[in-house]
Amino acid sequence: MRRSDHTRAAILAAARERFASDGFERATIRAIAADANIDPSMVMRYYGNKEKLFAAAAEFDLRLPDLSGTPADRLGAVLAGHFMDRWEGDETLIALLRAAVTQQAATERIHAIFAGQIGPLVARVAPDPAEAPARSGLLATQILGFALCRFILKLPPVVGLDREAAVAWIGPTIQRYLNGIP
Amino acid sequence: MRRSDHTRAAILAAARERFASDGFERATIRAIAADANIDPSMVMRYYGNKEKLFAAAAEFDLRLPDLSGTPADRLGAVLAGHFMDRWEGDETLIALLRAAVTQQAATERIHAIFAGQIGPLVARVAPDPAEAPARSGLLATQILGFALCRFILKLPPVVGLDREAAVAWIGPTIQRYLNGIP
DNA sequence: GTCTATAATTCGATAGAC
DNA sequence: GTCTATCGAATTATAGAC
Repeated sequence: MRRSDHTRAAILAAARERFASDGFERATIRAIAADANIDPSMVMRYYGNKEKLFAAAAEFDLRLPDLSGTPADRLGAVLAGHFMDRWEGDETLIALLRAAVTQQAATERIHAIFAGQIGPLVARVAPDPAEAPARSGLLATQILGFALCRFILKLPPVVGLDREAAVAWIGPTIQRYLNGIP
Repeated sequence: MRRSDHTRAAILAAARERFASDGFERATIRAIAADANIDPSMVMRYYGNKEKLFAAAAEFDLRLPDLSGTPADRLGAVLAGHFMDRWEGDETLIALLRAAVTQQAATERIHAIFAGQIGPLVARVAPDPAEAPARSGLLATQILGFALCRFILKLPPVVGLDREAAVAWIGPTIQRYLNGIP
């Protein structure tokens, strides 16, 4: 099954790129197959249909850092820096975000990521557990909004921010959403 | 030309709804025509092609308020409240945002809106004119991020915020991006 | 496992009658 | 101005040879 594994991995890599750059509907199985240097019918054979292929390509782990040793007033900066690095190095989240706008499966995946990964983290550091859901929602607005403007809409002033400046601006916002007051 | 005007307006209204709920590629001319109770060929006759129809449907004015009489420390709250109201009452921006993810014409329209409407406003209230572009970009990340999570992704905790709570949380962020320090 | 051929849809766009 | 009919292209998905 070694040959098969290699083919499957090539398909997934090509799918992630196409879904990230073109969105769900404009990314065609034909183009993905061409990128992976295989026949389009192989994609169907391995993944059944386009939706299942997307689901496999959009598997995503935020790899959130362990914040137990981070001082409470440094959480925002650490998280902002983490997301910055995470996005630059993996286009899966961009693919997910682009697709989520029209594809319900992608929307549900994003819901699951925030409920399963962001939510628990915020619950551990929020001052009042009852506020945790609202706080993680606000976190999402700033994190996803930044990714939207920088990587998808490519607004010039947002693209122009270097990592340091971005963390300096976004960090305090995240900090306030995590454990600050309105 | 009265009949013609009525038909054109009906097409535009239906187009806005479909583009907002389905995105650019999934919104079909056939469906838009059916919603407007006219023949699909009429859409082509009046607007030439799908892209021009979208351009006409995505005409958008943020209607930003005159902030000359607003105290400097109230700008964030006033702007946050304004955007909140503006989105609830007009789905054009949602259509624009949904389409911008895959359609270059929509992306350019958003660029133009921020350069032509948000930019000048920020330039008037920012402490240092040289920082104005970065500040308006940051503003965009929070404003669009909020709209994305609330109206498109529909993240439950963000949907659950009432107007008052949303302004209380988002207002200070906008305030800091407008005239605060990192 | 891999590829050819093609079925079955769907959509944007056009031509032309009335 | 409005509608019928249809073209041409693109796409997902399947059947089956090798």
